[in-house]
Amino acid sequence: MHIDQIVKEKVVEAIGSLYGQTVDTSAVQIQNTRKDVEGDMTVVVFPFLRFSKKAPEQTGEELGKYLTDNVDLVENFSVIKGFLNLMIAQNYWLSVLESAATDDTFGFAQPQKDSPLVMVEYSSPNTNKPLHLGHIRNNLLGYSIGEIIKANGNKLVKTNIVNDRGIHICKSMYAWQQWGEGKTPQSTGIKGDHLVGDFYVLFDKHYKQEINELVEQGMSKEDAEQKAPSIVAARDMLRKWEAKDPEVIELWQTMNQWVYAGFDLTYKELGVDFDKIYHESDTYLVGKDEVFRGLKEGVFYQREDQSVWADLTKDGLDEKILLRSDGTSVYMTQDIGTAKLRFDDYKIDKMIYVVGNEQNYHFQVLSVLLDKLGYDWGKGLHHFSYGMVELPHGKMKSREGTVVDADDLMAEMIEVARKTSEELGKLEGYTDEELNRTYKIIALGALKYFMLKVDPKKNMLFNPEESIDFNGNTGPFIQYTHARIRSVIRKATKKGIQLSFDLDSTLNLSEKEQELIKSLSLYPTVVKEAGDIYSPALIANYIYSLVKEFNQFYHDHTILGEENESVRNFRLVLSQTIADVVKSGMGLLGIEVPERM
RNA sequence: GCCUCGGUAGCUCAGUUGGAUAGAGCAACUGCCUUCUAAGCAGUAGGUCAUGGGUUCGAAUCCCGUCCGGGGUACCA
Repeated sequence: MHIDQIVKEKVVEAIGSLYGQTVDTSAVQIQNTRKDVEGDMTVVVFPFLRFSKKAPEQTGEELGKYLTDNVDLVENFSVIKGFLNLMIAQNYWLSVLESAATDDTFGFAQPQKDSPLVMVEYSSPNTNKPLHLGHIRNNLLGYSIGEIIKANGNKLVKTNIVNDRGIHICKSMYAWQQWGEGKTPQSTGIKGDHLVGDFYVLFDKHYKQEINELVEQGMSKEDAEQKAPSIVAARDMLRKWEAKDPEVIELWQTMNQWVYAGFDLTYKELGVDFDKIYHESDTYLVGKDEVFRGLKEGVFYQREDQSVWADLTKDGLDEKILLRSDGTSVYMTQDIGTAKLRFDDYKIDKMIYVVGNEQNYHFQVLSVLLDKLGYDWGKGLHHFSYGMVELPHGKMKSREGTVVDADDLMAEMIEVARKTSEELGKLEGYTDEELNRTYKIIALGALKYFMLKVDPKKNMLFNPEESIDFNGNTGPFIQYTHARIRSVIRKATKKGIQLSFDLDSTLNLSEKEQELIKSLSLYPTVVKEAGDIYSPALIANYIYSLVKEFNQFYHDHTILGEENESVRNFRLVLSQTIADVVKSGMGLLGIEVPERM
C-alpha cells in the first residue's frame, strides 16, 4: 500500500481515538512538504479543528504524537501553523526502491480477461492534402492516450477514419485532370500526399481567378462562387462519384492510393499506427441507412425540400441537418455510420474520439443522435477535445501558405539534431545507421515532448524558429539524462560491478536520495491519474521533475567513485531505476530514449 | 446576439479534491568541466495570478459582474 494511504487511515484512526469522531479517509489532505521544511509528507490539520475544538498547533501536536506512537513508519514530526510534517523511516524508502527496481512493470496495471475494451479514434485526415502541424498534435495525443489507456490495464483498439470522399478530393481530382499533364508521384518524385495537395492548391488558384473574372463581368460575388466553372465541374465530379461513374472512380482510387502511400510514410516517421482503418466511402451509406431508419421511427423529420433534420431543441441543442435536400450525406451522417460499423466490429466498452475542440458541438450532437437511434453507448462516448496549434501570426491557413507541413518539420528537426550532435561529438564509434537512428530519436523526442507537455485542452503556440529547443524543459534534456545514466551503468558493468537489489538497510541516505525515491514512488499514481483525466501532459511534467532532480543528485554525488560498496550499489540501483522509469514514462508519450547522445 | 473555452514573469508553460512565502524553461546577467556525458549544475533579476466584488480559518483555484481573446452557432469537414 502506498504510504499516503497508510497515513490517511492512521489519521482517521487518530481522529477516532483522540476526539471520538468518525471521518472518511477522503477528508484527510496530504501534500508534499515544503522544500524549506523538514519532513517527507504533510498532513493539513485545519479540517480537523471542528473535531478537536483546539488550536491548529495543538491539534497538530496531538495528531503527530499519535502517529509517531502508533505507526512504525512515522519516525518524527513537526508542526508549523496548521501543518503537520511527518518524517518517514528511511527503511521504508529503501523498500520502495527495492520493489520499484525489481518490478518490470512498475507503475502499470496489467490487463485482465474482463478488462474494458477502449477504442481510440485519432488522426482522421482528409485525402486532399498532406498532414500538417495540427495533425501532428492530434496523432501524438491519440497515440499517447492509447499507451496510457493500456498502462491502466485496459485493452485498446486504435482506429483511424479516413475522409476519402467528398468535394475536397474532387477538387484535387479535377485540377489534376485539367492541368496535371499526367503527373504521378513516380514521374515527379513528389510524395503522393504532397502531389495531391499541390493540385488542391492549384484548384483554389484557378477557382479564385474565375470568381474574379466573373465579378468583373458584373456578377455578384455570391453567384460567382457558385457558378465558377471549376466548382461546377468539381460538384459534377462528386455526383458522378456517387453514381459510381467508372472513370471518376478510377481516378479517385488512383489519387487516394498516392495519398495513402504518403500518409503511411508520415505515420511511420511519426511512430504512430492503427489497428483498424475505416474509410468514409465505406461508412457514409451505412450512415444514410441509419438516418432513414430514424426517419421511419419518427426520431427525425423531413422538410418539404426533402432534407432530413433532427430536432434537438428539447435536449438544449439546435436543429441539425442529417441529409441534404439532394439526398447527399453530411459529416454527421458519416459519423453515425462509422460509429455503427465500429460497434458491429468490436465489443467496445468505451469510445474515445481525439478531435479538436472546434468540434465540441458536433460531438455533443453525435452523442444525442446515437442515443436517439437506440444505441446505449451513444451517451457514453468521450470526445477527447484538444486545443488548436497556433503560429506566431495566428492560425494556419493553407491558402496563405502558413501551414507547417508535418514531413518538412520532422526533416528539419532531424537536421538540427544531427548538427547539434555533431558539434557535441559524443557519438564516436557509431555506425551511420546508429547515428541516423539517434538523430531521429532526439528530433522526434523534441517535437513530441514539446507538443505533449502542455495541457491537451489548451491552445498552444508553436514558433518554428524558437519552439524547438534541446535544452531545459525539453525531450532531449530528458533523453540526455537517460543516456547519462546508461553510460554510468555501462561503465559499472565494464568494471565487473554487479547490481544487488538487496539494499543495505543501515545506509544513511542524503536528502536528495530520499527525495528521488519519493518521486519514484509517485509514478504509479501519476500513470493512474493520467489515465483518469486523459493527460499525457501529466506524465511529461512528472518525468521532467524526476529528471531535474536526478541531475541535481548526479551533480552532487559520485556514483562509481564512491568507495563504500553498499552506498555505490544503492546509487547504481537508484540511477538504474530512474532510467527505467524515464524510459517507461517517455514510452507512454511515444518517445524513445537513446543509450548515448 | 446566443453557447462555450480561456487570460499566471518579456516569451512558452506548470500549479493536485481550495492550503504554508505562486513554480519551471526560454531570453538577460554571473559562476562551475584534469574527476561517472556541461544537451548538465548553481546563482541574480523578473508577478496587482486580466479586473471588481463575494464565499471562509484560508482563493491563482469556488460563485457573480466587467474587460480582452479563441472556438462554435452552415444543405463545410
